Amino acid sequence: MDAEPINDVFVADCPGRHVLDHVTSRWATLLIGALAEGPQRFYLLRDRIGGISEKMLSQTLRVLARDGLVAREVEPDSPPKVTYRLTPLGEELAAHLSGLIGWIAASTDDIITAQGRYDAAKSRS
Amino acid sequence: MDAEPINDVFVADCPGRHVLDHVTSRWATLLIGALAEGPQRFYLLRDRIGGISEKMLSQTLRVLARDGLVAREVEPDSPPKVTYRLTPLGEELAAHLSGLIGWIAASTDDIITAQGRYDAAKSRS
DNA sequence: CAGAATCCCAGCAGATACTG
DNA sequence: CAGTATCTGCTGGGATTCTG
Repeated sequence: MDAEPINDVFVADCPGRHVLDHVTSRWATLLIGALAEGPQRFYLLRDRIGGISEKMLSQTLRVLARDGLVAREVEPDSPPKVTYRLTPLGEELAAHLSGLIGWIAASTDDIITAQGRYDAAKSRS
Repeated sequence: MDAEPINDVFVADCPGRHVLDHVTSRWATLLIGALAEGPQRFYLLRDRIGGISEKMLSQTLRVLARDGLVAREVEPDSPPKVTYRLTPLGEELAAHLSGLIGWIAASTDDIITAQGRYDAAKSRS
């Protein structure tokens, strides 16, 4: 309501830039991508995302929950059951990231080929 | 052609994961986004991307060039002129990232609101 | 099972200075 | 203008341990 907030990601230290940093942080992209397949429990997420530690999983989850992208649901059972799901806002984001992830899967071979060309050109002084 | 290479980003240390790391690295997303607006000179990119240092700009540019996403063109003039442009592969990527950047610009306000709710709920012990 | 807390290190990234 | 080189610090993130 007050003036217009600067959400342009190209401007340093503006809110939009911080959002970009959250969303493209090392694990957030994979986490959103994993949750796009459906709500999941903590340990399932850990198994799905190769290489993530429990610390980074819970830390990233907390940031995304704070941003309103992920919802956390606790069923108070004897063995605690906690489920994470995307919020509607998170689903929108997931659509974009899933597209990106799909493109990577399809293009990685081309990129590796390009790397080979680049390295070969460099080694020829 | 040989077997199937593992390009699934969810698998640790596979080629696809490395590509994801490049593409979502701190500056690469903004750099691709900036180049999506058209080929640009070095100093223009630096001015466009708030907060980037020359070191990180040239470093990120080099990684993306190696991946075959960005092309570097030198006109050997007295004042050196170097232009960077997206390759066709880079254009494909830019389409995905521009969508993401647009979503962020549109959703940042919602996210800030969510952060406020989250923090308020926490402070009430 | 689902985390929080602590310790600790590698490497990302910034500042500065120099070069073609 | 368009970088590279070096130095250094800061912090992202891993390993481990502990709790409800």
